Amino acid sequence: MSELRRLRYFLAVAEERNFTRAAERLHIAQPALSRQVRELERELGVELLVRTTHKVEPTEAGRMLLERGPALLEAADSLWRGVRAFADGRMGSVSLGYGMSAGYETAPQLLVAMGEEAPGIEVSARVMAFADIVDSVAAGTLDVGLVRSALPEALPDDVELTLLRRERQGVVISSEHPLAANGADSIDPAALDGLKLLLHPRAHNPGHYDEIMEICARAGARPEVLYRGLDFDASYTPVASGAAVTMVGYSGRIGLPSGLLWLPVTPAAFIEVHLVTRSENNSPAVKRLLRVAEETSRQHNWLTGALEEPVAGVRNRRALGLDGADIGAIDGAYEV
Amino acid sequence: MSELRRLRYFLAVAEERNFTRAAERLHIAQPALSRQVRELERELGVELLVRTTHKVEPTEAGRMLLERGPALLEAADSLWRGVRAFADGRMGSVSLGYGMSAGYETAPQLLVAMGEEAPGIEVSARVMAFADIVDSVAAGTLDVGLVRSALPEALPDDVELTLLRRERQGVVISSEHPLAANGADSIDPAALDGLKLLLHPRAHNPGHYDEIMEICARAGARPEVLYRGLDFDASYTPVASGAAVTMVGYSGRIGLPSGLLWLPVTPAAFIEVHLVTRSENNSPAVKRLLRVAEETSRQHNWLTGALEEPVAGVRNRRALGLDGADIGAIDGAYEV
DNA sequence: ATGCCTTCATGCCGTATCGGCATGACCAGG
DNA sequence: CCTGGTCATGCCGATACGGCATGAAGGCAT
Repeated sequence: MSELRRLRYFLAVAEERNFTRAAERLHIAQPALSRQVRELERELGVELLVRTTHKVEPTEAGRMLLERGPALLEAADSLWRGVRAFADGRMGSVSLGYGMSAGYETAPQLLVAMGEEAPGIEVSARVMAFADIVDSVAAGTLDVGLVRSALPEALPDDVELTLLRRERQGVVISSEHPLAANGADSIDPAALDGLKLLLHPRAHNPGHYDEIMEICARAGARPEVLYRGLDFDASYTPVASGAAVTMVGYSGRIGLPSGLLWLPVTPAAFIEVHLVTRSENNSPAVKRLLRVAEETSRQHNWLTGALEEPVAGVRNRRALGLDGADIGAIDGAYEV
Repeated sequence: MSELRRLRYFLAVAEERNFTRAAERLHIAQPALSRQVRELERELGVELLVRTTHKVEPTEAGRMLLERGPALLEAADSLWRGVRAFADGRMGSVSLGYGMSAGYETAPQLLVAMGEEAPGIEVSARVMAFADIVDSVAAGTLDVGLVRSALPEALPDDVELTLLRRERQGVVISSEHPLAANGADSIDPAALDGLKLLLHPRAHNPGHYDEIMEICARAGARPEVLYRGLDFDASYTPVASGAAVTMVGYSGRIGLPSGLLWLPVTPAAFIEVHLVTRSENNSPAVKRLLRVAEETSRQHNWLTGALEEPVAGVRNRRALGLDGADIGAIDGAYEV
């Protein structure tokens, strides 16, 4: 039962109704073809062709094979093509996990890009806690994670980081707050000294916590940390009441409750967003996603300056020339 | 792309997630299997399995192949099975041609038997003239013919006859006719002397014409032949009017216009009905039909005595013991 | 009717493929 | 650290496959 080649051979003969021409079409010698077809008949125990010296006619069984055979070959071909599509990342599935902070802009834009660039890849996205993301990626139950302030030295050996975005940080503050009420379009971290700062518990993502505190510390500010849960919207109430402020990245400006502003910190401070993947055994689809992510990052200037394309509802905007050395020179306040 | 065997091998490994066990299942040695799978990957240019010394995991492409592969194997198997079905006559198609005389009983019963015994064979039946049947069979445009009084010596060399039925002949006559009116349940051919006898033109089927005439001649009768066309029903009008009689086989009793009787001739006279086929290049389906026909003939006692199971509407019936030597001893008249 | 030409089949041979056996490399678990 | 299980590699013989040369058969033209 050595199969498809012989079927192909038979079909060529049955279509041409001539061994010699079929042999030419198949680029083999006529005697070889003659024997292969005979062998196929022997294997099946079925007479497929009635041969006379000047004519080749398929039997009824042969006609049946001639009708249905090509579909089988096509099915086989389609299977090989499909396998290749999976192998080179045109098809596949990727699981992506990210925190709420990435849920408003970074992840959606990545998903849109995947839908455009790699429509054959199914990305199943879920919002997860930082620690879960890293653990799941390490354990192999998650393909790709999207995390803020990941510290390579704090991660398992077998995961890898890819820098996706350097995100300008800003303060989320009530528009009635003294620091915002006078029409300010940025905030000096120094002004946060003594204020209540709403942050996730340090244990949730120590690196991120430390980075935020470092931004304040650099400016000499020592805010009073107020811990909030993981529920994004509900946790803004202390901010809305003016009792506290919080610090999130540029993408955090989206989806703010009304009455809240996102004001960039000046001097500019950035926090990095990384993709987390296993260092090996990544499927072609995952590799494809990494390439698409890189492209997305480039297109949105995620590594240079995130303030170039403000969303609707801008309160204040300064158009600036921007070069690589000048990251952070861009100010502007946004309101939803 | 040397095909399905390697796919089978891969599937075994991917299912077992273990080369050694898969090799056992396939009845080959593990190294051979290992190399075949590796070869498949090389051919496709695709990594299908991630091997560690103690674990075998399919890649995404491998999982895809694992999902869709079995369907391809099944499609291939189904194709081989189908071919075999055609080859051994379980499936196929046969064209059958017969004259009107066979259209009332012989052909229908054969078709019913085919439907029961070989439901996979499509029999396309058409009513044709005797000469057309023989010519078409010889030319290969008709697979099987059903003819009366075929003379082997008058047929082309490459057709073959199979005796299907020996049919008791009878006279179709008006019930008002003097020969029938007195309640006679058979007719001596001698009584036909001088009567008008309705027959197809001799050219239509010379053998049959001659046989009918011979039956009369043996009894010393010389009827006056009246030619009728091929339209069965319409041509009975001279008989219905009492102006003529005709002679047909036992199966001709069916479908007679009312007022007409079929009375067997006594002493009994038989005319043979044959299947005509090409002597070679017959498809398995045709051969199958020949076998089914033989069985049908046996079941209906077509070769020994046709009067054992009279239809409804019997006017007169004698129950008789019948043995092979006594063919023709059975009398009986039937009316529709 | 004869000879030629076309076509399919057969014989023979070199090469590639395949499978088996022996063995090596690697890793998990006791 | 050793043992057992697992997959990979080397080598060899058998089989399959394809090519070339040649044979057999039937149609067609002269």
